[in-house]
Amino acid sequence: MSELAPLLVILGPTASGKSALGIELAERLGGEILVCDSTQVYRHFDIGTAKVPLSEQRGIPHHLVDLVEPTEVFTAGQYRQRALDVLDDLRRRNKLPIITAGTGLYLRALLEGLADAPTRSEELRERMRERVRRHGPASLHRLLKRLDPETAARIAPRDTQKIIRAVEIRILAGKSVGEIHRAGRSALQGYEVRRIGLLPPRARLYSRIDARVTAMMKAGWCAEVQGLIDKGVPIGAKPFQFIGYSEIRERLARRGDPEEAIPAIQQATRRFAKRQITWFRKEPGVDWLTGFGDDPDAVAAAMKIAETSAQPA
RNA sequence: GGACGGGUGGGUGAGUGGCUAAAACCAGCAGACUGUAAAUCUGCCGCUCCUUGCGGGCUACGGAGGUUCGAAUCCUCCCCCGUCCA
Repeated sequence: MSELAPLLVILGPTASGKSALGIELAERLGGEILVCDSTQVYRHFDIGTAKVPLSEQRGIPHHLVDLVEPTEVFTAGQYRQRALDVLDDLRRRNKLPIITAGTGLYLRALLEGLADAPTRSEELRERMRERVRRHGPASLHRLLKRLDPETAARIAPRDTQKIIRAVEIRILAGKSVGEIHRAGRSALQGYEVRRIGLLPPRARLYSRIDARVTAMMKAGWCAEVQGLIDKGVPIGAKPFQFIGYSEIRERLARRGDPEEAIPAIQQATRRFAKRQITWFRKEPGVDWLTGFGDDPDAVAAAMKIAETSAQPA
């Protein structure tokens, strides 16, 4: 019963080289990749979400990519379930799971579990959105204060998205968010998790981000977006909210030059990277590396970390 | 050479005598976040000191001087930028 299977997590901000490191380690250790990225689960959104093209996967299977169509809603809970399935499969085949994680919430959902809360209800949400449109976010916040004062105190009055979720839980479950959370969640069992964090110097990360955005444009990002529009993917589809996709789509729609969006996309990506770093800093038990994932030093250091977990004494 | 317009904190830019370390926005930094999370939201953002307070000191609105109890705001001269006339 005490045989814990090794599980490797590579986490870090966008453009820090998680994919490269993951593939490298997978090759050396007989692993397969579990992508933990909320955007890569969407099919047809490839370039801007930085999916690793098949030609660069070096034969390493990449799981949890292209799971749903652009019009579908995908949640952390679904991610968790799909990931658990993959983990079972790898365990059966005796492969080392390597999670490359850019989406902190999804990683936490998988590793720590989620509370037993109801899934989102579009009807309910639409009603709440209507209320916000009519009476402003403060009104909804007051409602939450009546229903669940404890949670209302923790959410900013203008944070409509989180307020909606809290009210939704309270109404659907009939219990406060606090109660549900206190009931606990089921963390991933049976694995010895080893976390490797990539944290390159900020300035270098930022210039890498800038360069990557430019490279994505050269790689045909705009054409991809145009293709999605032509295919009839609705403007309201969630992946059209993603960094870059919204900027490009918007310019394409008004027949502007999408290249003009580059600085804005770079900016948004840098800020995103910052938020990722903020999130991951809190992640417990991370062995931080200060270089990029494709840096030989980082690879060597990561191998050492991975090795200790691969052979538990 | 002349006539206007303009020079404000990292950027854009408001401010035309006190309520202004100077709106707002952007950038930056820090943070929150258990089912939209590449989302959503919060704080800080001249320097400095401490008894960390709607606290003290210093510096700041092109430069130098001046008026005034008090100036980014008024006056003088100078420098620079833009447009137009020569």
